Amino acid sequence: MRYSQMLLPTLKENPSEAEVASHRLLLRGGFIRRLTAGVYAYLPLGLATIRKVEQIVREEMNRAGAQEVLLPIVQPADLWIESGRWTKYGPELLRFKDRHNRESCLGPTHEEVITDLVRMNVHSYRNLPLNLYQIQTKFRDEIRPRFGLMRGREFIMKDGYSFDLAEEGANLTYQKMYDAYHRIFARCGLAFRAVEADTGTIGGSFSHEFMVLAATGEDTIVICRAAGCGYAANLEKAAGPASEAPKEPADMLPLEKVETPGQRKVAAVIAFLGIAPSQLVKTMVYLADGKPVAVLVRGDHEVQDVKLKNLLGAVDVVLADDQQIFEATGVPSGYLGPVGLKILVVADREVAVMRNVVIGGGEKNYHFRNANLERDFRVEKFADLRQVTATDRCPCCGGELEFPKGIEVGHIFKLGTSYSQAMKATYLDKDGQEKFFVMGCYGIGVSRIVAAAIEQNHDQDGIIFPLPLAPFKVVVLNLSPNDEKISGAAEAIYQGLLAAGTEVLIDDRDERPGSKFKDADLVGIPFRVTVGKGFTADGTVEVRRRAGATVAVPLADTVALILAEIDREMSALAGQS
RNA sequence: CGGGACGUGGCUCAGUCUGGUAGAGCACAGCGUUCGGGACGCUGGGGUCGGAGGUUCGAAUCCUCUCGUCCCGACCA
Repeated sequence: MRYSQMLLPTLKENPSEAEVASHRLLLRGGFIRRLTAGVYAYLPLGLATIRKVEQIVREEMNRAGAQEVLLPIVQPADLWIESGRWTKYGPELLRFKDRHNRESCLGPTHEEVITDLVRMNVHSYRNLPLNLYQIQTKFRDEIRPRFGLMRGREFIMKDGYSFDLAEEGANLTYQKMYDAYHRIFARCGLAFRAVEADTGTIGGSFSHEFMVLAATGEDTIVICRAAGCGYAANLEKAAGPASEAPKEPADMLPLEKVETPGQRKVAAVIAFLGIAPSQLVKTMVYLADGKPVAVLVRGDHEVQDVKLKNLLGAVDVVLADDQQIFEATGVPSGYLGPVGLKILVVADREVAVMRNVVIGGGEKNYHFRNANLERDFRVEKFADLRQVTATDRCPCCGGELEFPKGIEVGHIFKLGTSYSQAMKATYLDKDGQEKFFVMGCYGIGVSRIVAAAIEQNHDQDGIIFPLPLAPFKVVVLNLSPNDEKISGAAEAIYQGLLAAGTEVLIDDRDERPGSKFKDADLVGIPFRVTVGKGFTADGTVEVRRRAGATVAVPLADTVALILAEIDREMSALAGQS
């Protein structure tokens, strides 16, 4: 491609709408332009990058035995009503009516559509297992789209769905996808980690997320430091260690009500009473689908609402505000305790082994000392409800934990029969028995990978694309388009690379050298060949790896050298998987 | 939805407090000089000041409403 003919509007200044690196650089580099909140147009360079990701995804999905399809983006409400998600999915599902007043929606995901397709067309065990995927635009009406391609409302996703005869087969398929995902992200040249995850709205029995490690990631993940352990989980999911302290029959001291005027926060109460935060139990009130629930956790722990949601089987849990707390319990916030509470009380399992604790007094300006479970208050259910902290140990091996940030670029779920049952999707087995398909679903955020790759690989000058994702592998800078000798050399390299099938951009614009260097750095093309004064002087051109060293190379050797470098690096990445 | 900030040429922003003929830099077009890390000079084109209503002799500026965008929390690839 010739730069002079390409729509590649780079920006010298930082757009005010962009905060994070990937968003800023994608805008500045002329990859994308915003149309409206969370909706972007892909310019030629942006599309070329998306295509690189798609191609890797496609190759690995096909290699793993999946087949590509393309499903409709507009979906009828009926299907969603059938699966039960028309009511469950919430406002992210963009709904509308067509001219016949039929309820419809824009597909945020395609479980319903694919299940419908398969139940209509697959009836026999002979046609199973089946693994179908598509690469397509999704729409989710996110509450707050942000960070450019990182969290758009419209985005490109690879979503795949598997249909198996039974559990064992489904587990095998899941493992295949897990392996394929590893190959995909490795081939993209990304530093990533697979972690155990919560199953979220899509539902199902277990799941893994694939996280690109980057300081700006929106998710916190928990990783065990111990060599050979390999425990890694999303913070939402990470198991709190089982309570160590035995349920010792420690001497229960008599319950004592103490005055704590104005002491509402944990920090204030412990300071006032001169105790450690681990000797206090705080009582949090949540509204689970609108119904109040009291949740007990140790003073230095935090409630993990995803765990709470799962325990209660709720669609939605939110922390109650002061007024809601008072309405539900009759106690002002800050002094609430489990004694005499009329609403459902659940607790983190750590609470079960605590003795002689401080709790809210159930009236303004009072707390209890030496409260004890069973004797003084009741708990309906115990479960792991708290967020793991830095002082916790690995639930697998007891090793130390670290908490890096990550960007979720892939998520695989084992769905089981939840959709096939809801939508009556069945096949006949060998014995003529009607059975439900055992399903799995597998997503990759294609456009998000581009953003994640940039978050992980950039410097103050611009993007540093991993070779496999770069829209062009090489950029040739012709520093003097008016000089025949220099232009001839630049053209020779350009043509040589083109002939070898390499994606190459030649900067043939009538611009000053400075602009060409700046733009080349900005858009992050891995190899840069500069043809200028050096060539006039001694017949060499400069080859430079983005953010690397420059070497002078005789014109005749240039193409071969670059091709060899590219080949070496690409096969290293492919082999590593 | 709650909290915060902001809408002025294509981009970045000044001007708004204290009402009085819409500005700068970049980008764009022409000419000239320049030419290895975003050059310089001269000339030129381009703006319903987000929109509507109001106050006023007069509104980018004050008031009301409205739309949009960005940032912080709950959703997710």
